[in-house]
Amino acid sequence: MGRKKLLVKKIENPRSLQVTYSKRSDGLTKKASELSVLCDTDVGLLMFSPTGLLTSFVSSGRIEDILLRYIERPTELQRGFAEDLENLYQNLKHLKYEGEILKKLEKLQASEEKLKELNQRKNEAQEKMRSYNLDPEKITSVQEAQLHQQFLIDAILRIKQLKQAKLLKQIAPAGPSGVKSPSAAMNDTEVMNEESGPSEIEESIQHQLAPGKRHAC
Amino acid sequence: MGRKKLLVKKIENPRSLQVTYSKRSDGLTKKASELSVLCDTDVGLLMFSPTGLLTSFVSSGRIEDILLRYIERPTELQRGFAEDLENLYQNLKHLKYEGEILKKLEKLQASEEKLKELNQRKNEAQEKMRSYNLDPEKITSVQEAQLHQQFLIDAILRIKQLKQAKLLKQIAPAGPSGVKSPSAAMNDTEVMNEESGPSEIEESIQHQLAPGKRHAC
DNA sequence: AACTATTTATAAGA
DNA sequence: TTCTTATAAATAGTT
Repeated sequence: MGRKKLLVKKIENPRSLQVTYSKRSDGLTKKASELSVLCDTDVGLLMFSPTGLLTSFVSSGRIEDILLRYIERPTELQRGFAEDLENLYQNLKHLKYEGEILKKLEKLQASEEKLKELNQRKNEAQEKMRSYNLDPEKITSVQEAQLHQQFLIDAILRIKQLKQAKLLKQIAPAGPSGVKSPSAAMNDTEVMNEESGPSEIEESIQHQLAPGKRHAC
Repeated sequence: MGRKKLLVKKIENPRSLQVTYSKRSDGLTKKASELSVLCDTDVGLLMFSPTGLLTSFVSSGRIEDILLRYIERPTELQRGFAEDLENLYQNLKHLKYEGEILKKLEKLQASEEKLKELNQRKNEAQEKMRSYNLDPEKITSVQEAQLHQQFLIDAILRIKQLKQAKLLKQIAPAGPSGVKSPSAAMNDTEVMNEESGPSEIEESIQHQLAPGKRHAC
């Protein structure tokens, strides 16, 4: 938000760094405060300025109540200052552990994303498998068998076509100046021809597969 | 920022409360992150959702670093120890929620297992896909095309077989006492016959696909 | 610090 | 929950 779109990257100019820190830390504190009020939740925010100064914001929730109890007994606090520090260190020890948990957590969250993506891919693959599925066990009706057969016949046509093209390339591997075999070229063109549709071929295969009629052809 | 100017006051509607928390906590985290990057400073942010879930952001990835910096400044600590205590309590509360983090962790570890399993399944599916693969784009040689074609021809044989069987069942749906059509039975047996192997059929298809020879048959 | 042109965040609605 | 969009708010560069 501003005159120009800013890349989120360290600001090198110390002047604008300071100005930006000032503006943004204010903004962040304001937003933290708004969140705590709007949602009636506890929010804590700690920021160190580029010069090392600390700014913190803590919503007025239970935390503050507890703090007030402490503040209302300043003498005791001062006496037990070392003790408080000790507690702080003990908590740090816990927090160190927590830091590790959080790291692992992040990693696992990335895994979860990946899982989601993989799941999607798996579903896509399964979808594709269904259309390609050639396992007769999974065909439950004659109509379905018919569809599969048609699919396979189409596939054979496409492969034939490809084979012809490959053969052509083998015969005339060079570019436009290459010598082209007339018969191979002919074959290629003929196979490419849309007129000889799959249904015709299907019929032919049917006849070939029907032994009684095979000899009649 | 939004369609209407919002009063900074507790949102009573639980629905919008949840939505607002979600959006604003995201926004706040983003801004905290930006500040830490732009100004190369340490920023820590703790938020509790209306349902009590903790979200935290820590610039360095280590809460303890920020707190250690804090502790390493005893003079300031003494002056602003109210702030120290605030943080102490913030962190205590944070620790209270560590149990919840661990639960989430367990859940995510389960996800990881699932991920592993899915990955394996995906690989299996891909392997299967490879053998079923009918995409001519992926065929790089004539030999390969030949193999695919053979595969498809075999598949057609199997489907033919199945179709015949299905048809038989349609004609004679009952068990051993059902009336069997002799011609259908014949067909079935013939197709089942191993003698009429794929290579013969492949030749037939080849001939059928070569239009010049189609009429010669 | 104040000013604005812009970008960004987000409240409501779908 | 996620996307869209109108609007409010934050803020980058400038004065």
